[in-house]
Amino acid sequence: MSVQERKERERAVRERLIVATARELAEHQGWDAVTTRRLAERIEYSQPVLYSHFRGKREIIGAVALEGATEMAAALRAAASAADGPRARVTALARAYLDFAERNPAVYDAMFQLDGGLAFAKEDTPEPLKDAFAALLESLGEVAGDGVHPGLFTEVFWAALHGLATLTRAGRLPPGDAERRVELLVDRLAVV
Amino acid sequence: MSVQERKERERAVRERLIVATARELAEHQGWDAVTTRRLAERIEYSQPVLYSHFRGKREIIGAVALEGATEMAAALRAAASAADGPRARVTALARAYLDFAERNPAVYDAMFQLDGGLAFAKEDTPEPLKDAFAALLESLGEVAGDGVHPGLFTEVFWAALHGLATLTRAGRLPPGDAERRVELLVDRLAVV
DNA sequence: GACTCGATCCTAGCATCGCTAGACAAGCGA
DNA sequence: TCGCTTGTCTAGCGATGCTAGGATCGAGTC
Repeated sequence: MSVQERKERERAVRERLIVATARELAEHQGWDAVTTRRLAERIEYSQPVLYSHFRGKREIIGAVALEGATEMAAALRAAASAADGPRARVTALARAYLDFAERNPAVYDAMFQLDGGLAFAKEDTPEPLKDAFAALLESLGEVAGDGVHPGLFTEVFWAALHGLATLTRAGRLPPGDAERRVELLVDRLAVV
Repeated sequence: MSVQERKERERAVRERLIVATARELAEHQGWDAVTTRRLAERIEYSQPVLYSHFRGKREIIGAVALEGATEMAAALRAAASAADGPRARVTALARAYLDFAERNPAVYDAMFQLDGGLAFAKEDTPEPLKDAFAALLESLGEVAGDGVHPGLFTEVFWAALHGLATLTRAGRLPPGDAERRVELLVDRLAVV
């Protein structure tokens, strides 16, 4: 029994190594540089080993996305809990969201831009994704306003943040006015 | 002279055929199905012909994006001009934007999700893209509110629309409540 | 302690991708 | 009619995601 346990442990370690290496490679050189060959070379195994852990490249992206979702949820909660009052909490939340997207572009892409083969807005949505949304909901629900469903409000606010994050990073929005855009967004959307 | 003119005319026709074929292929089978080989086969020329019109696949995507931007600008202006009053105009504009994204997913991807090698938010931004933004600005500038820069307001509103469009289509948002989300967005952001 | 056998991993290869070099033919001007 | 430019095609390069099949290694058994 002990032998099998050791093997499973080693497999788990290697799987984490794959995900971490994929993430690092994507963060430094972009997802285009994350090829199965390069990834295999980095972890010092041959290509087919990757396929004994994941169905394919998509699932590797998905694994990075889940890891990122967990981190994002933590970052959002940390930012929210450090602020006093609903209004300040929402501002801090928005800044933390955009900050996360800017600091971890590859992870953000894995979560929302690339196809990681993950289900969303369904019952079989992976837990980390649900939890990241929940982290948003916790703070945003307070400022949804009377008669507005908190979930719906969170969706709209999230969409706005997502739009700002992606358009800014793609060079579609001038980078200078980021802070003013956040203030405007919170000013108008949040009911305090 | 006349010979050369005829050749140029034929070249222009063929270039439009390439763009139209790429768009059609992308709209029916997704951008992944738009390979240079398949595209060449559809237009009944060999692969290298594509490269005598465009530098590469990126530029073909960019051409589809520009075509889409022109159409989107027209659609937005049409919707806005058919509505009475600033508030109704903004609602119509938002609906038209999301409608365009939903009806032309491949074109929308070419414009905002894929790399078409286009410059944004700079002086050398292609005219169609500037014009599409201008079409948004025309209606949204009216409801920016006192002391808020119309351009900044338009950017934020646009980002929100873009977020709704992409997240909805990627299955990240439940498709049912689209209309309620638009109403909430217009209600809060627009100052009437 | 030798052996069997299953798990594990690697070499090699497939089809396809974007892109390009070089051969070839067609049609222009002289 | 001839020469030459212009245009097009065939063939191929390196790289991609993914997989089949053989080699190797080590655990468990006599």
